[in-house]
Amino acid sequence: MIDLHLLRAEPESVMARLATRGVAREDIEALLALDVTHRELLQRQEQLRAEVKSLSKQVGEARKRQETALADELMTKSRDLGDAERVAAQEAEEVGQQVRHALLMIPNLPSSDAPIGASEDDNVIGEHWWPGKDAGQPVPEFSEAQRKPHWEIGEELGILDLERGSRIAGSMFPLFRGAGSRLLRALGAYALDAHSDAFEEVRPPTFALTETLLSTGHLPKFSDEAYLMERDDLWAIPTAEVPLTSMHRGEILSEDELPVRFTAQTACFRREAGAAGRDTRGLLRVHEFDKVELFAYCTPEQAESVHQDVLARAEQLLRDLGLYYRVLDLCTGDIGASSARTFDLEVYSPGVDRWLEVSSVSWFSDYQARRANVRYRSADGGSPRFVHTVNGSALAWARIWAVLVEQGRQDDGRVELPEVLAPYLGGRLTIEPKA
RNA sequence: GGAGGGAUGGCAGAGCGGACGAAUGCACUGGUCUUGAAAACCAGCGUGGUGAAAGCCACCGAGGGUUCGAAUCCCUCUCCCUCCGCCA
Repeated sequence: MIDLHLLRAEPESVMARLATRGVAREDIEALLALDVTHRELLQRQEQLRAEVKSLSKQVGEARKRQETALADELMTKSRDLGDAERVAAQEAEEVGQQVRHALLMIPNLPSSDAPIGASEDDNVIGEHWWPGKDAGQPVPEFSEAQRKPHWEIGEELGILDLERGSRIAGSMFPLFRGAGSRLLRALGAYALDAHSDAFEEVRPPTFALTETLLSTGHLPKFSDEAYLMERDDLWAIPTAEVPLTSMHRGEILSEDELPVRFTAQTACFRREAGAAGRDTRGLLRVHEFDKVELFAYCTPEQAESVHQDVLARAEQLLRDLGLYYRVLDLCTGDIGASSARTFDLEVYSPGVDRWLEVSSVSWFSDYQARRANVRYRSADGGSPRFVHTVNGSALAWARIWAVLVEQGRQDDGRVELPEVLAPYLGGRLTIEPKA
């Protein structure tokens, strides 16, 4: 969440920054009014409380001096004040809840570097990369064979069985088979290994508590997007970002151990409630997919370089896989609610003739850390400060799988896979057509 | 799932109705001493809220209750440990 103290001190500038991502001025003003009321109620309650405590102490002293009458009188007085305090406390608590709830609904302040814009149409399209670019070769041209969509190739080769996936779990739950399944496993193992130099590998739980999703900002605002198991009050994680951000929830880290970096592959679950009927073909949009995530807690000073590092690592994977991709600098109107700055990586799918988002690399400033209460003590002492969090996909495998299969398709129908995967595929880089 | 034991500051660990935001030790920071270091000694050393400030308030796993007053008594829950049962 945003810093309430900052909002009180500089309401105009905060409102102006939030306006760039479409937050209504009235919402903030309502919050500020609630906050004033809350503090007034709090002061009244605390004053009553202080009087009760002071009287109680006097009761004990009077008892010790055997002054029973005085003790009884003080007790009566204290009891009445105690009743009044309970009422005041309840009022303060109620308004406090409202303040907290309103605060949880407010998105992060966008970075001043993020391009200003209203929607995804205003995102800034940055660098494009393709195999051979560094050697001066032109943008790739794709053959007729490569223009076949992956769902057709998948069926043709028997490596993607969407029909049986639907039978098991309903539509948009893909089922990979044989070499297709193995390819998915290879991709995950490859990426985890690629980052083991700096990121500790983690295998977190797939389900998480409400508190855990509140910490990243996926709740309370976006509850429609996540699967909930009501009986046990557990949510299926939409990304490994969720469990990883809570790894050190409530802790105070020391500056010299930062940045703390984790990488994890998990299944990611998305209800896609608002997207019903859109992009439903093949693997374009699915309810469950595997993804390797890179995550870091860092100091505010480290944040920019850590953010750039995660972006560079995600890009390096795409380059090593030989994929044609572009970088998007998301505008204020399109970045996620918790993010201050986000770069998306999109891969070109020749079979579908579209750019597919396969990574989103975000810097959250202290927004998530404040919600998750993750702080650090700086080396030169002083009060704890909130850490910054950064994370990025590296990568979302379902769509990568789709593009690899399309791009690797030869005229005879074979699919050739990138060399870097050889160690993870037992050296078998070709998927042959069914006999 | 059953039976017992536990949860206190960075860590260890006392306290079990009033002077306890909390002893003590360790760790850490500053100082004295020393050529320097160690040792010793002295001092400091939790977090948050609110307030212009002094201060006040909250926090001893979480939530509720009893009481004039709760770390301390009662209830519920969570987590950890030991034993039993079941199980991939």
